[in-house]
Amino acid sequence: MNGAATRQASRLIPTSQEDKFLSLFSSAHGTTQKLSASATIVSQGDKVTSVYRVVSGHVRCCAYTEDGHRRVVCFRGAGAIIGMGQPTHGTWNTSVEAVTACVVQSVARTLIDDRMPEDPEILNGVVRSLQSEIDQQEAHLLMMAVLPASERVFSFLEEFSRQRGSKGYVALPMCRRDIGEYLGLSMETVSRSFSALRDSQRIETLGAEKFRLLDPASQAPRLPDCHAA
Amino acid sequence: MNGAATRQASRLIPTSQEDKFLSLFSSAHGTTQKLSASATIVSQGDKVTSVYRVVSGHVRCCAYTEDGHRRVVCFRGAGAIIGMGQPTHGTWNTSVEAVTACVVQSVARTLIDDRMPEDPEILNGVVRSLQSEIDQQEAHLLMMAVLPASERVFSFLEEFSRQRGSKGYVALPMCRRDIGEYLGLSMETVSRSFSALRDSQRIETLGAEKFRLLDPASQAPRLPDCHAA
DNA sequence: CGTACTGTTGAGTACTGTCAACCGACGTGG
DNA sequence: CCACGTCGGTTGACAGTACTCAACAGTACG
Repeated sequence: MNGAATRQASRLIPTSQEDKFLSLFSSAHGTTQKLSASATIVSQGDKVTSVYRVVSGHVRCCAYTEDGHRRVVCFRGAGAIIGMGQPTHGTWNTSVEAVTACVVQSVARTLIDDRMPEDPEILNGVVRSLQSEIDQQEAHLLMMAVLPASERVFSFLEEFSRQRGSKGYVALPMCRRDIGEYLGLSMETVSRSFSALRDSQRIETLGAEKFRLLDPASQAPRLPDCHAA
Repeated sequence: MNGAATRQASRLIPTSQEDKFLSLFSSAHGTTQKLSASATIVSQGDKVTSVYRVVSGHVRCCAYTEDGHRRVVCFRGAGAIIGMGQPTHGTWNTSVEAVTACVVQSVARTLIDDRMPEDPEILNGVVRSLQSEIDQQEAHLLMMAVLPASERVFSFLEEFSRQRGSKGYVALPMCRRDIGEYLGLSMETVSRSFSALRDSQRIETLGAEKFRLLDPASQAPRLPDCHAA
């Protein structure tokens, strides 16, 4: 059986070297914009006209419910492609917002759609981008359904650390509320989970924004009885 | 703003008339198999060699964790394409199992990958299938994060009803445990939610397996305070 | 220096999971 | 034909988790 841990390892489909798909964004067809923190890149309900690529900074994809509540569907950092999953002639089902100051490139969706059939390399980039999105969403879904609060937070920190590739302290660009809305937890529970993880020596913190994972040896997740073997 | 309800309505990307993509499955290149209930079609960890299409019956895609627990990632009925989201040269990250007796067609993944660049219609089918999967997963994710138990169950029944298109009683092919694993709830809570929905006149039941939605006028979801406007 | 915002922590409540008993349908075997 | 065991579903009692409300600390900013 191939467990969730194994999936984690194989999850990242290589973003690949500078291929034609990515170079579309920096070509003459693409535009580059600088955004300040909390700027809105696209609003939920907007017509799908562009596909975006994050060059630097972090963005969040948010879904707003009718009653005005927000849910963070995903955070995306440098290198991420955003918008291929949206239907070509439809509307955005999420808003995309800058968490930190960002540099974001975009190209017309129609350009990609036009080039895709005639250029296998671009096609490949599109399909990889879609598959990667499915895989990440699925992992997110499983986590939400199975893990208790502290484990969700820990799992989030692991993932974030891993993306950053740093062994030292990592700075979280997003606030507790954002994390809560991503993990399906209240801000307070996220904060309590940080404290609990710190107290149980699973992470070290430096202020509220910086953290470091501790001793992988002791990092077997502490599951409640229901999830124990 | 485009609320979740609106998304629901526009979610289903038309599965399209008999196009070349779908006809691949029934062509000489495809194979058809009949499966009895609870048969396994693919196992998590298997190499990705085929893509499947459900002709009749219902299947579930399950993820097994290292500790042996199962989570249902999705249920899929007639017409569903399964496996395009899996990486071409990777392994299945879920098992696919027959919930009821099923007829399932399959074609080699490599065939689709080969034909995709040269045939825009097939390409279109693939991309639509991927986008549809992303959209459904996202809706699932939002539901799991926001809704309390009874609302999740109700939302599941609505979705299932809608797929069946029937106004009368609908038979659920899957058991309470399956539903629980899909919604991130225990079997008991699912059962209690059915009872609560019946008591509050939101559904009618006929035995344990058949249900009918009642009076759409009164079907504004009853959210707890935290989610009220 | 006051205000606003983020984060932390405490107290009480509500929800959901676990454990357990029970019911009814079904199939098997005596 | 009936006794029995199994399985899925339901319901109750209880416990644990996470949410809400609320107070408070630290920081940034005007």
